[in-house]
Amino acid sequence: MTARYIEIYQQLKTGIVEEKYPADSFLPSEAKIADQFSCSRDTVRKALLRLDEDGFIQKQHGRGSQVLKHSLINFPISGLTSFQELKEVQGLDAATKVVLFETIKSDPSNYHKTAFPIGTNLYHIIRVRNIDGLASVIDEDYFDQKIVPHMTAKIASGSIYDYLENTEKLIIAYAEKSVTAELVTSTDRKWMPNLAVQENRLIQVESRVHLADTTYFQHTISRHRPDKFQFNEFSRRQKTF
Amino acid sequence: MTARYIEIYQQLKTGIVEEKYPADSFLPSEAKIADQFSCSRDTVRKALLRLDEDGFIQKQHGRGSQVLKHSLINFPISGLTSFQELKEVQGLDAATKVVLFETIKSDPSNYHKTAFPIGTNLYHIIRVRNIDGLASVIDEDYFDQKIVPHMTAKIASGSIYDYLENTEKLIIAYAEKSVTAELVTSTDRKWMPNLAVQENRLIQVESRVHLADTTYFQHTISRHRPDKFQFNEFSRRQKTF
DNA sequence: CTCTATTTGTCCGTATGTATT
DNA sequence: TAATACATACGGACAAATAGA
Repeated sequence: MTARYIEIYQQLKTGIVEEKYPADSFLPSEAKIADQFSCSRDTVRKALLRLDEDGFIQKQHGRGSQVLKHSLINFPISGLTSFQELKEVQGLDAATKVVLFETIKSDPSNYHKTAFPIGTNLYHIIRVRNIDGLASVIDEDYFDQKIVPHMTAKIASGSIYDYLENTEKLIIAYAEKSVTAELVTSTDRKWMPNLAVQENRLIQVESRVHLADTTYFQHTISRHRPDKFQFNEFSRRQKTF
Repeated sequence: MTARYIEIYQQLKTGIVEEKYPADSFLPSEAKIADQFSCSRDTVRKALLRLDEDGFIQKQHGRGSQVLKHSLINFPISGLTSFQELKEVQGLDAATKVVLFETIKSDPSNYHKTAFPIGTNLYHIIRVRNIDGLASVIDEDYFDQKIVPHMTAKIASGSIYDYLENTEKLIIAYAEKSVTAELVTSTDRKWMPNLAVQENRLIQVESRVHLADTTYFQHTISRHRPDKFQFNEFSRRQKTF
C-alpha cells in the first residue's frame, strides 16, 4: 500500500536518527542501497530526494550523500503543521481553551479579513494556547461550513486537523501564509493577561488553507507572544531558474 | 548544458505567468506535454514536480495539473534569497550602507554568537538597508576568511551572494534559520533613528549558511523594523511519513 | 452502480553525461 | 587516467484516482 520509496525513506531516516549513519558520514551509494532493498536506483533516488529536501542529507554530485547534523528542532511556520502535532512532536506542556465558537455568514464587513465570498456560512472559532501555563498563542479560525459541516467546540478543543484528515477524510494540500508584527489590541490583552505592558506587538501568522482539489476552506490568524515566539527552519538555496 | 526538464519548467512557468495557462485551468496532460517537447514523460514529470513545489500548480492524481493563483509576492525568509535579489525581483527602492567592515578572530566571547570554532579568522560586516529612504533592516554578517578570502567593503555594499556565486564560484546550499522577536538595543536605535520609542522589539532572522560540501561559512543576523516587516510564503502540508 | 477512458503515481531497466577522487 | 557516484533521459508496464457515460 505505502510506496516502496517511502519505506526506504523511513528506514534511512531511522538509520540517521539512531546514528547508524552518524552526522558527516556518507550513506551507501545509490547503487548499494538499491541492492540492499532489491529495488531500482530510481526508487532509491526518490527516497534520497525527500531526505535531501527535509534536511537530513546533502546530496553531492560525484561524491555521495552526506548526513547532516539534525540539531534543529523544527518549529515550522512553513509546512502546514497543527498546534496539536507540534505539541506531540515537541512534547510541550500545552493546553487549548476554546473561548469562542459561533457560526456566522461572510459579509462585506469581514470579507477583507476572511477572503470568503460574501454569504458563505462559516464557523468562527477562537482558541487560546497555553504553554507551560502561560497564554502564548491566540488562534482565530474561519472554516467553510460546506466543506466542514460537523464542527463542534469539542473537536476544536482537540486537534481540528486530525478530525479533518482522519474523520472527514479531507486532503489538506497547501496554504498562502504571511507573517507580520501587529499592534496589540485590548482583546489580545484580555486573552493574554500576563503580556507585559511595554509589549506593543504580537507576531501574526495569517494563513489561507486549501484542499488538494484547490478548494479554499480555512482562514487562520495566529497571534504569538513576542517573548515566547520562535521558529526554526531548514531551508535550501533557491535555484535561480 | 541546462537540463531539458529545466527548460520545460521555465516554458510552462512563462505560460502560466503570461496566462496562456490561466489560474484554475489545467495544463495539458503529461503525455501531451511530452509530445509537444518531444521528450519522455519522466522528463515532463520532473518539470511539473518543480512547478508543484513552487506553488504554480497543484497536481491531482487522476485529474491533472491545475494552475494556481500566483497572487502572493514571495518574500522568502525560507529559501535563501539575498537582499539584492529581493530588491531586483520586487523592484524595491532600496539602498545598502556598510556601517562596519572589520576582520576579527573568533574567540570564546563571541563563539556563542557565531558558532565558528575558536581562532577562525572572520570578516565582520554590518550593513543597514534603506527601503524608500527608511532604515528597515540591520544585517550583521560573519564570513569565514578561509572560504571567502577576498571580501571588501565595496563588495559588501553590492551583492555579496552574487560575488560568492559568480566570482568565487561557491555553491551555497542550505541554512538553519531561526526567527525571534528580540529587544531593541541602543545600537539598533543608532542605525534605525526613526524607530518609534514604543517599539521594544525587532524581528530577528538568524542564519547559519553552508556550502554544497556542507562547509559552514556564514553566520547572519538580520534585524527588521517591526512595522515594515512582512514575509509571504507558499507552503505545502507536510506528509506525515 | 458499473464500465471505460483518461490521467497521474510508482517502479523497473538501460544508457549516457558529468563531477569527484 | 581510471574508478566511483550522482544527474539526466528514455521507454515500458502496471496501479490507482477521477470523471463521465
